[in-house]
Amino acid sequence: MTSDASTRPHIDRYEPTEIEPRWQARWNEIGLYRTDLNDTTKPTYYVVTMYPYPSGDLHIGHWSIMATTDAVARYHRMLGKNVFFPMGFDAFGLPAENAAINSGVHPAKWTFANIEVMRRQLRTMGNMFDWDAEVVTATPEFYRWNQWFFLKFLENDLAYRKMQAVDWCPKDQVVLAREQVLGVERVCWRCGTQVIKRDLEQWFFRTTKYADEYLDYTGLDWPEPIRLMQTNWVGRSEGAEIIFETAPDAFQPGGAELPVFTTRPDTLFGATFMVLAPEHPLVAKLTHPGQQAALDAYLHETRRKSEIDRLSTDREKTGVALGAEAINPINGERIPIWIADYVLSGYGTGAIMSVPAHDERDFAFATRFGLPIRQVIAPAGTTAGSMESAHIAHTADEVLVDSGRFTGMPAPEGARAITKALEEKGRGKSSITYRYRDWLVSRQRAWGTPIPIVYCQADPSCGVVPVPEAELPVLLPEDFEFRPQGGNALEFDERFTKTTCPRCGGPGRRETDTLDTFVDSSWYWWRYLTPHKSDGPFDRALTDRWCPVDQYTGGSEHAVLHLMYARFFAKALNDLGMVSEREPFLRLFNQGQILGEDGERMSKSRGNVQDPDELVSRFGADSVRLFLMFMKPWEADAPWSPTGIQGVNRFLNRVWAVTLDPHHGDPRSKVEVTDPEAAAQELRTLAHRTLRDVTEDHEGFRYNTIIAKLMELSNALVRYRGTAVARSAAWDETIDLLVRMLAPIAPHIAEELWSRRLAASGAEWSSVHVQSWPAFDPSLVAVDSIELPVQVNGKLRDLVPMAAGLTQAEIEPLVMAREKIRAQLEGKQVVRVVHVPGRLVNIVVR
RNA sequence: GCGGAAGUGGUGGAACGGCAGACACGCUGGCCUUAGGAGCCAGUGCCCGCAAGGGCGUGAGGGUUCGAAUCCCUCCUUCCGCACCA
Repeated sequence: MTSDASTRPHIDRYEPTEIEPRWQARWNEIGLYRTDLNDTTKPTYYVVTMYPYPSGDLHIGHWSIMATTDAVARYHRMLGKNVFFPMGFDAFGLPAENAAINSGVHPAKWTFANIEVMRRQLRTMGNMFDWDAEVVTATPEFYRWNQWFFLKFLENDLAYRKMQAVDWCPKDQVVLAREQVLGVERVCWRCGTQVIKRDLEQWFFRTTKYADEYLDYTGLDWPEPIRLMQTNWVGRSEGAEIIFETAPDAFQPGGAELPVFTTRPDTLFGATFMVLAPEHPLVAKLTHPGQQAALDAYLHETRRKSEIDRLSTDREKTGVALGAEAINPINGERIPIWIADYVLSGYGTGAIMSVPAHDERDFAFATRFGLPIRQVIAPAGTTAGSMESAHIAHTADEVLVDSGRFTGMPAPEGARAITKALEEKGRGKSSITYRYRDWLVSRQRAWGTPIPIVYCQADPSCGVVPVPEAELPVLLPEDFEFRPQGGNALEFDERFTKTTCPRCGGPGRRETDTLDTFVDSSWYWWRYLTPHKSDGPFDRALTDRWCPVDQYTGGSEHAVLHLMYARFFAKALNDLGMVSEREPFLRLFNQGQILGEDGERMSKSRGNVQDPDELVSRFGADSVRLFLMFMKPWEADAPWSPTGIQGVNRFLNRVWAVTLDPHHGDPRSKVEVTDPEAAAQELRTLAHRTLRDVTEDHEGFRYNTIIAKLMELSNALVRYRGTAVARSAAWDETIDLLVRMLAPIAPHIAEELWSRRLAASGAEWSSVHVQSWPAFDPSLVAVDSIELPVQVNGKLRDLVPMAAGLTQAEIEPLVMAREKIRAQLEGKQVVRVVHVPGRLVNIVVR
């Protein structure tokens, strides 16, 4: 029945480099991916993946994130939703400025040239980006709204300026937000240089206002690790603030309040000394003249120490007694006041009550300096004894001992009772402290959003003056004069700095710091909806319809950076009545990293970088997309395999062949089909089961198994190729399903095959990407006959073919009749038979 | 130190508490080819065996269960985040 070579149609080879640009051009031409944001006939689905920095080099990691997110978007489009999937560029930032300092090229020129290159690279992926919505943050039309938000925040006490010891990167010559300083080594998140502390007056956004709200993920589908990192970063601690008072002595009158924060007010009777941070404001006042020299030496030493030395936990504790005493408000006891650098000025009140019996750090300090240790907590049923080990864990059955009228109370109750007693005396209250800090947004760099502030030089009563809204944007100069030694070019550019005070009209100087580029990424998803709107940052009707973002994807390195800032903006803008939601992203997914072949992070210096452009020219974008999805679970990290991509390339070649040339199977690879109808039915069943599984896997982002299952289906097609099965309706249906299932993940080949099939059937062309996602036939997915695994004592011994859905009574005779089973049961006694319907039978023998 | 994730063939990885190793890569042998970074066939966890078959196997050790890669406990290793936060 096979046709001979002369009737065989000419089938060209799968040539992705021909197909892919052709379809990309066509899609672009017909506006296939232009989303009508006002279409209300379909449910909206908003997909965003973190936009890239325009380094001018799209790397394989971008492909992994963006191509897979594209599959998400396309899948939802096929489900009948109105999907919006935009792309933009995080265009402000240091690399452009550093390039400018080195080469003299204007950062805008460098940046926009890179964007041009990256747009081209991005287009080769074949993603359904709606380029009409593109956002470029370094354009005045975008950054003026950064300035506008800054002014709104200022008006509403969400932005403020203060002097503070801040983290300074000496290489980039810029301050960093707390969360932009990484690890124990305390290095700059961008360049890896160790930061130092500097006292500077800087602008902050009041992110801590929402500290508690960040802990609430109600309604959000976010990965647990991210939620934990954010929760730890906020670092909420419940406890009490307790006000100690200085005792009068010959050198000071006493009566000064010394509030401390503690999570264990129940240990108040165990406080045997107090410790202030060296920077504590009362240190100078309380120092006994006899201690002045020792104190000065210690303060000097502390300042000299690097942050790292100071924060090192295994360093021996150091400190100096002030020579003054404090009064414990619960029992009037006088205890000595020390300073030590293990107490941090920035946390709590910068002072602690020291309870060495129940805190390891206090214990270490007390031991070092011979200070008393007094146990006030003990497991129920024991009495206070000599304390040898530090810190008893908070357990349910521990009780207060040696604690006056509170003795005998369970610890939690004691904590409440002591707090209440203090509150009645006005000496304390329950209190919550956070480790979280406000976001420092000032940056001493020229290539960023100018902070819209003028410092009046005429009238001190004007002082720090916001630029009026009507005068926005404060534009960056058209040309910078960068100095080779670096530094902020805005600072010495008089055309920029020289201005007039908006309040009094006198001479003024502009703020030369710019905003952290993370401000840009804190609201760009709203801007995508109206990227060129000039009378507001976004359109409320559209943000209401489309936001929050349904699906957001990106790397987990932004757990406490971008993602926290974005949540802050949603909450702040909601409070200001600008948006309806309080959370930006409903569902978040963090993909893992593609590592180099050596298993290390890809980097130019290691020489283990994979160039996607080169891979595309060899294998085509679809193969690159597919391999990135196939090689690992999306969320996992895995090394690149230079040979692995050939597997998916072969797969696409086979799909090409079975689709376009079904009747010319290789005689060696095809199977002997004795019952074509049964075989066709089997193929159809496999197709529908594949569809069911692939649909489920889409919902769970399991792209690696989607591709494995499509490979299995195509392998089955290869086996039946050239047989009678290839002439069946089932074959045709299977090919149709296969092409549709391929569409979200390999959009070009799917489109090409789809269009050729339409042409062959004489149908009018319509893109595969506007087809619906098929529904599987439940009756086909149901199983009617099975090979039931049979275990004896938990070990697999046989597979017994039988009809599905039999009862245990029906199954047992079938199983017992099997020779292999009989052999296993020989001379043994059957204790019980476990039957898991449809799964297996386990015969337990003795 | 605290918190998290993860340990499965030569490799990447599959497996609602129920047939471990799907699907690939690589490798071995063979076919085809002027050629191949092409295609096809067969094999490929380890051990014994010609085979049939059997034994052992998911970082280590315990436990729960008829049954554990999967659940629980104790370790070990790797990676990530935080780190004197009172």
